Amino acid sequence: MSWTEERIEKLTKMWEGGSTASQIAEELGGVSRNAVIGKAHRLGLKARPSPVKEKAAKPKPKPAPKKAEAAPKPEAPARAAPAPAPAPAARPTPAAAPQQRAADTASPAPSSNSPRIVSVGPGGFLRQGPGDQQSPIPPAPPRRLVPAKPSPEIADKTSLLDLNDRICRWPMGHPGEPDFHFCGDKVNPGFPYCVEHCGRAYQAQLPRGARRPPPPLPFGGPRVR
DNA sequence: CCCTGATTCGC
DNA sequence: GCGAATCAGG
Repeated sequence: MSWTEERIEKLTKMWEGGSTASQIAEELGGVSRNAVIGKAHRLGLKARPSPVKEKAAKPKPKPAPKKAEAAPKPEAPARAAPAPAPAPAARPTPAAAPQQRAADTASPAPSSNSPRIVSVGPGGFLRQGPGDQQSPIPPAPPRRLVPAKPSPEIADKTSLLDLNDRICRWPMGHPGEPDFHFCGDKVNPGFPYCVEHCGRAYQAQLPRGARRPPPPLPFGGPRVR
């Protein structure tokens, strides 16, 4: 197997979504867990909670089962004392600029740096100008098929090949599974999803207190089978 | 033992 | 660039 665009994209999404390397490897198929990790590193997207980081600093304690390195680096002993490093940084300022965040998304206040709200979409999401579309977090698919309101049967599923600019690309189910398909409804003009799924994809940022408890698990989280 | 990610290094 | 082998921690 080779790393095609699609596979890399899938790897990236799942990796960032918190899936384990094993899950990703299984999902992609044809690659090992190590291959996934190696690729992830090469893509530059490591760094995420690993069970064996922090103390696992093993610069070069190699018992040399394989190749041994022999490159004594000429360490320059010339240490004059060039780094006083004043660093007066840490200005506590406990509650400096807290509130202001809660209001700027849901309020039509003439805030200068918040994205311009052009209109409010039918789903309740905020429609923004094309230029200031801040990347919404998740095209995260639902964990289970929900009775969105689709056709009664699974007969006419929207497959990957059926996708175009005018139908909703919201994924239903998990890729690779027999009944995986896409929503297929007519899109909300200007968006990749239908009105209903726009409401899910572009959640209006609620004030801190009134935040919904269940943050959407990206990519369905752990497999459910 | 199982799992996890990180790293190395021959290919 | 790729990934098996290896390591190290939970």
